[in-house]
Amino acid sequence: MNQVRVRFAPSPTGFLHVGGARTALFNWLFARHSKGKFFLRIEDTDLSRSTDEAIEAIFDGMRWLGLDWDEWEASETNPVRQTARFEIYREKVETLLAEGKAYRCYCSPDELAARRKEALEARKVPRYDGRCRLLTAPDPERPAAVRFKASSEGEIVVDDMVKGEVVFDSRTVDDLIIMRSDGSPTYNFCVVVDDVDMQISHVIRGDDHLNNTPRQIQLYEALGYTQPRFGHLSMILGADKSRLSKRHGATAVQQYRDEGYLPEAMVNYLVRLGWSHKDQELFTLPEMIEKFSMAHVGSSAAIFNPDKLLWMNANYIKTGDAKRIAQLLRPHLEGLGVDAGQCDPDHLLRVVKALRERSRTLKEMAESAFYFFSDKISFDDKAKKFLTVENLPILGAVRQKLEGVPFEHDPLQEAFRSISESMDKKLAKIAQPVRAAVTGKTVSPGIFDVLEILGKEKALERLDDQIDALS
RNA sequence: GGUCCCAUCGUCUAGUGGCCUAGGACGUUGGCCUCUCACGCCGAAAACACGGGUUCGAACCCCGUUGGGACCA
Repeated sequence: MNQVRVRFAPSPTGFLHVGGARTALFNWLFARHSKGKFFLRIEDTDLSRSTDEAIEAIFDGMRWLGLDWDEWEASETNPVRQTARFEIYREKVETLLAEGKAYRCYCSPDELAARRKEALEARKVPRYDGRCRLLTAPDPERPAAVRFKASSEGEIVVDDMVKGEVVFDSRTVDDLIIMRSDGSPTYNFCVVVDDVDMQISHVIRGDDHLNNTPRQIQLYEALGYTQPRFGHLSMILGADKSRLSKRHGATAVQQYRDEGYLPEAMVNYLVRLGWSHKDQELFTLPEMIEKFSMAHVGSSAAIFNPDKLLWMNANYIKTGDAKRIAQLLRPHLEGLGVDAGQCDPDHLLRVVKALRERSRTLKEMAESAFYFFSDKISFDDKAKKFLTVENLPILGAVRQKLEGVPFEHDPLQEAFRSISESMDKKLAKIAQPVRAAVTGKTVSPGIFDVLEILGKEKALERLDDQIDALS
């Protein structure tokens, strides 16, 4: 039985796109499920766009999501980089040329463009007419591109793992340029050479490549290799059903990290975009690996739904390990100017526990947590409405009562109950002004929790401030 | 324009010829809980694109139409 070997082959664009992330995830799950190998290959032949930073951004995104990759045995670089393999592509081109499976084409890009335009105007299919195929005496001095001699015999059948049998008429496949006149190899060619070299068993990629598949299959044949199995994943679309892009909002996974999303939420959201296991929505990583199967990958495109991702994130914030959430919260607190390095881990943990059910992102949590870490609290308009002379007696009574109360949930609750009774006011009438005074807001965790976490000293100080201001 | 892919609630999906009066989840919405906001719990509205076949029976199989998407660019 042959080992499963798959790869994720992004081109470095400066970030990891959510669509790419899902492709990577499905490849990764497929490999880990079947105890195979998962490789990362950087398609950086387009040198103008491929900077080291852009490549680093992909690693960064992959690591954040927890998608680790294996080292390809035969490579000096890990992950594999196409720019390190230019010589190999050139050799293969030479081989095809020598075997008569490819030929030099002297048509300039301008000529080709002109002919394409003509064909289009004449309402004909714009495809290369193969005129340079017939040249008998190639001139090695003249700059030339190299074209692959496509066969136009019969049909090419792709037995796709997600789309089923897809049949192409060979006559629709024209002679593909495999090396440009400047000596640079082209995308479709490099992909095949790499996948052959890396002994990739299953090519799982976006279905925007489905139409490239027949010509790639012909290349496999010409190169004398058996083809891998293909699986073409549907696209991720924006709300308007067009391909997901920046105008639909955040498309880079790093952006979600910066917005306070948890990687497990992102992964869980992404895995449910196109894959399902009965009615189940929530999966841990080991569960995904165990249950993942290409058989349950859907074939229709999916719209990226930020609301569901948000819900997913809220869920993981609510149920995740509180200590870890606390660690992840730190940078977001720093972002608000809180010196999170100085704060007590226990204190931070209590804050997280108080806020986790009311925060959908870490960023939201940090914002809600601000008054626990800084005395520079601001009072919003709704809160100010509770800080009135009419409520002064309430604040006063609370202030006095709390002096002698231990700052723990139950005693605080008891204290508030007794004030509530003696003043004959509902608890809400008492809690809201106090909440406004100590947090500056009308929304917070339960008031007893807030006071406990804040501690006696700070709480009384804030109450005093308000009492003074109103007196 | 050609080629290819796709089509179940607004969205993600379950469904592989009888378990479907179409299930779950997000969102929306009514209520309960309640010191605020949330969480949680209970309930509601909401879909098989259309038209033909095949079959005793079709969301499911076949054909066509329409609509969307991708690639050629």
